[in-house]
Amino acid sequence: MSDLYEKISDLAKRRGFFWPSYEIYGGVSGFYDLGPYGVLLKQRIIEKWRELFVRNHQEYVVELESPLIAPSVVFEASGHVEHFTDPIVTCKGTGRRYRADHLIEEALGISAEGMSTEEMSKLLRERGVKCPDGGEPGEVTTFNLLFKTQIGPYEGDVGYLRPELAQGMFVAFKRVLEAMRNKLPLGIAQIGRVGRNEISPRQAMIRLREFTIMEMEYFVDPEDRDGSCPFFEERAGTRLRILSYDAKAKGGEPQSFTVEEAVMEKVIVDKCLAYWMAVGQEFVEALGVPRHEILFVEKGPGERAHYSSQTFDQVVRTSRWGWVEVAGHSYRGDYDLSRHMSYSKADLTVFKQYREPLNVRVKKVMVDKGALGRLFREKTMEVFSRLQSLPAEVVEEQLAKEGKVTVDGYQVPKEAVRIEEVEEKVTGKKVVPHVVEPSFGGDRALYVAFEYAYREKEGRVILAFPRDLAPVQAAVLPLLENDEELIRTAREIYKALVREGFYVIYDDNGSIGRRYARTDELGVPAAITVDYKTLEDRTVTIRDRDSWNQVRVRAEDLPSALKKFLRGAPLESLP
RNA sequence: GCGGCGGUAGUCUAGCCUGGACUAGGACGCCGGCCUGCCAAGCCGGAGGUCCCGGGUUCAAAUCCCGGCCGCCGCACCA
Repeated sequence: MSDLYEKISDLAKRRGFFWPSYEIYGGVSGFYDLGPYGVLLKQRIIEKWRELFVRNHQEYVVELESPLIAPSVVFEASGHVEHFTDPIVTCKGTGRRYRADHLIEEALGISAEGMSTEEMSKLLRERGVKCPDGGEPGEVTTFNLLFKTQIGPYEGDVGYLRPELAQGMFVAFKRVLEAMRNKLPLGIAQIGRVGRNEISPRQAMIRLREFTIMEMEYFVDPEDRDGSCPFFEERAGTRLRILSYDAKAKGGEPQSFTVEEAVMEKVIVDKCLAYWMAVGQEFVEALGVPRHEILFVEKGPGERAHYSSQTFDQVVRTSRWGWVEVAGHSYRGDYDLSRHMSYSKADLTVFKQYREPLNVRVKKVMVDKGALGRLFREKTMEVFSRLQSLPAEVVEEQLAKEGKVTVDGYQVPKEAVRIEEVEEKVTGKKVVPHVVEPSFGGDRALYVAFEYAYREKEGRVILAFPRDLAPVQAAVLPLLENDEELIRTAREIYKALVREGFYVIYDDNGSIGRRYARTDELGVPAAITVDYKTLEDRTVTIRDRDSWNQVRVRAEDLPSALKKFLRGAPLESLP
């Protein structure tokens, strides 16, 4: 047993936190089970995220639950169907991979568009195309990270497992906006599972084919981005360690900025993005990761997704895999909503009402429908609607220059069209919100919490989770394992704590030292020992997992003392 | 997907090279009993194994060979 990762895997399996799924059938990589204590730990991590992102911002941020499976059109609109499917060949000998369609286009000058993989394979073989490295291309295969399925009994009804939560928020945006009374900013958060059919997942829980994401789409007014972050001041002074793309390209080191400085110096392009990065930092610190082990790394233009104008990976140092991305913070602009508007024809804009209605003089295209009707007969309405779609300025210019208007091949003489300037009252305008997206990997968060909690002390193992994250909060232990009186009292205290809503372990098996050691391995912050003094005066001892110190409190005060302790109060303050 | 290394009770491992007495050994953990007035003490007993899977070689395979699966590392990939 050499490194921390191995110790953690061992402990996690042995004590029921997590392990690879389907082991009895040989296992399938990219899938992990969470055991009894893993489930509890994850619940606490999720609850911490929810507290920081949703509950603390509940005026603006709300939660959504949307389906795991979506019809294909959703991911056509999002660009996933297109961007997740690549025909690829592996070249024999070198093992290098190339895009099969690119290879064909370059070598043969033929467009491979619409060809099946079989056709491409056949073509490559028949025409003797070589790989750029001189090797022989193998069979063409398709790599699409979307898990494909079928919705209902008809084969044409293709569905996909979502590879991210974001599309659920975009698709339901209109409804949520309405429920929140049509105001920006609006954050829609979601915690849920996603599937990505990774080509070759490794790294245990770090890269999975199915995992939990905790994500928020924070919709802002594109014309008032700064005003969309009303809580900015709360974290303006928080320091973030940032490695900007420029600095990275020059081989530079990360720099520390306050959130405010990062925005002022345009290291972070958007105030909201910066704010949520600071919340993200607080979340990861709450997992037990010290601030100096957290870093924000900006993605370069070629590295980030097509929709993003700025993306930071929030990374945490791990023992085995170095810096691991636990979150992505992206400025997604209006890409997603615009795409869904054009695919669905739904209006996903937000109406911004002005304080005072504006009176504006606008030019309008006025059409003489009688004249139009005589000229175009049954095509009249089509010509009319096309004319309406042209900006008045364009029509005016054409009339002035050519004395007629040409639209989609129809020529409309000036007798049928004129430009009029009218006074109009404008009460507001429609905008397509921009989106700031912090997105966290739940399972990576769990792994990271595990790694930072792992301690060894005097040859024993302790999981020193932050107390409020611990899967089980207390253990109740009779001092001796064969004294009926101690056992009966201990069981009463155990039941009382369970009634108060705690997760508690009762254990009377083995020496007291052995039982302390067991609870330390599960990360139980408080061990309650029932001894002979308890029988006399109804007091018990509370032992702190981290210091192994003990204090004595009255049994009836135990629930409130435990609550205080879990919130971080020092042991000595409890009696 | 390519290359290297590995896979033996819950966990870690011995055995593998040099096939046979391996009915697969140990440690820790787990369960029961005794003991025990606070940190994995001791004693007794117990449960727990598809030796990763499949095929082959052989009189005989945990052990040798081939294929597969899974894991780790490097490369590739990672909207």
